[in-house]
Amino acid sequence: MDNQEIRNAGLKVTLPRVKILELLENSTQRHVSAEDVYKLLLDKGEEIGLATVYRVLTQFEAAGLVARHNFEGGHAVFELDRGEHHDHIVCVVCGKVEEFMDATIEQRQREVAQERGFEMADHSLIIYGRCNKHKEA
Amino acid sequence: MDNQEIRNAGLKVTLPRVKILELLENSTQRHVSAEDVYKLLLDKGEEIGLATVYRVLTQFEAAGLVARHNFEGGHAVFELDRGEHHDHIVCVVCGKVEEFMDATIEQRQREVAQERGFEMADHSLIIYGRCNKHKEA
DNA sequence: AGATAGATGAGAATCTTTTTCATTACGAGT
DNA sequence: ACTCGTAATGAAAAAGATTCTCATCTATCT
Repeated sequence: MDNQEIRNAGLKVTLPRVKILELLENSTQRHVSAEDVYKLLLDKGEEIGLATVYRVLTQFEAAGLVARHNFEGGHAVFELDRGEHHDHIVCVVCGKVEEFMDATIEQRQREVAQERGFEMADHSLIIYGRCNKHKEA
Repeated sequence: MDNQEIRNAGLKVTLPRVKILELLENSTQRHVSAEDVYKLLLDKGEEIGLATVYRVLTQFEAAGLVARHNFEGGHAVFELDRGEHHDHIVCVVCGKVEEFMDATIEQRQREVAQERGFEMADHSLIIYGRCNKHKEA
């Protein structure tokens, strides 16, 4: 359960941490900003300081529990890391985000890194486009 | 020449714009933040306000003269768009940035977007890793 | 239960970027 | 080249996101 995941991360099992993790697991939105988390918790009657939300999300990221993404727009969004790696495709009109995984791309990335003497640690791929509802005529 | 590029963007040819474009063309660093541009200009004795730097870079981006990247770390970096599209590979230890272009990846991205009903407009791919000088034993 | 190291909350501080507004400069037309 | 209207600039304030400070509180270990 959650508590164990927090403990495994070397963190004390505190109410803010449990609530934030729960929220990430149950939220309908996969990608939430720190501000989102803060407000969603407020809506549920949980008074957790914004500074704590930032701290906890950063700790969860360090522990590999959540991933932080720098989409366009200046602020970071977080999502629960459910083990399955994936990339994102974002509609530039409505902001809808879909996830995908493509083995060919994954493989080529590894090769490209190697060809340049790099040892790949991670990557970030975001495709921007217009979704079926917002394609141009 | 530069002036024509600025004019083509529908912008007046002003001293700040010319100086910023020149700097982007001649800088040894390919990826510079707005703050970098501001300071580099100061070093050259050009007193151009930071607000103007932001405004001009945003205008250049809209005109397709420069590309804006959201690497990790909260602030955006800009680079002159020389027509040739490319992606980036960044060393997580020293911050070194190399550019690359891989036709296979480009092609697959287009296909992935299509398979999901998207019309690809742009994309951002950043590989993070350790360069040859910082690989683990 | 008590001690202690770690966690929290509130607000201040910091950093990046945008906005406001008064002043200045480009460039079209003469 | 000169004038004028519009767009551009600079400085400072504002806004937005994130981090830090520090006094207080609380898991966890004994």
